[in-house]
Amino acid sequence: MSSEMEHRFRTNLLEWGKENRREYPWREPDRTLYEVFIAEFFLTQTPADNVAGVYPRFLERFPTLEELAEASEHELVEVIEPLGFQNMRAEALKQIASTYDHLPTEPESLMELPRVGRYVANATLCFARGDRLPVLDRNVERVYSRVFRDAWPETEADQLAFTQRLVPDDARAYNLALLDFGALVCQTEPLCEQCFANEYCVYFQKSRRSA
DNA sequence: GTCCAGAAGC
DNA sequence: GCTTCTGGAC
Repeated sequence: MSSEMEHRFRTNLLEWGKENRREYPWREPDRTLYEVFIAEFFLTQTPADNVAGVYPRFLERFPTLEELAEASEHELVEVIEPLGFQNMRAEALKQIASTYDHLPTEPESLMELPRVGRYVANATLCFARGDRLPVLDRNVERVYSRVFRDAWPETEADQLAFTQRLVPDDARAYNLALLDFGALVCQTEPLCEQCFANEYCVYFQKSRRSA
């Protein structure tokens, strides 16, 4: 796999992101670490539009980790009920708020919180602070496994290393663009005709175009 | 009823 | 690192 192709993809993706980035309340500038964390915590397995529906109300009611700690689990369930997973999520949030004064800023430490894995930890720190971390979910995995095909590794550890190398200094712009690209263009049924990568994407070149 | 996606458990 | 869990989506 040529590094030229990686460079091309990175450049094209950043360019695409400038025009196509989706706007969500949690992507507004100057969101606190807590505010971004809450969004990413809810965004796993929950459509963004759904999260957008309760996000403002949640932050109004629990603006900081300190105020979240004052809430009862029942109050939490009430507010996040439309999202689903409300009991699991309320229990975890309650535990987090009652254990921590501040959210950790190291990914490994964030991952020690209940219901917080690699995706939520890296996404939170990248989007809130610009930390140059690889953000890896199913969308991202689908994108890379198509564009780079055989060069895309199988194990999660290798995939994180692969992704890490591509993340530029503006990690926030890159990772946001990557998630949006996976959701809007390189979706399960990909829109290859309108894709900036179709000249070099291995999936398109080797199988879809001739199909 | 089956599939999915991220986290947790082993 | 593989399997199980959760519970929403289809």
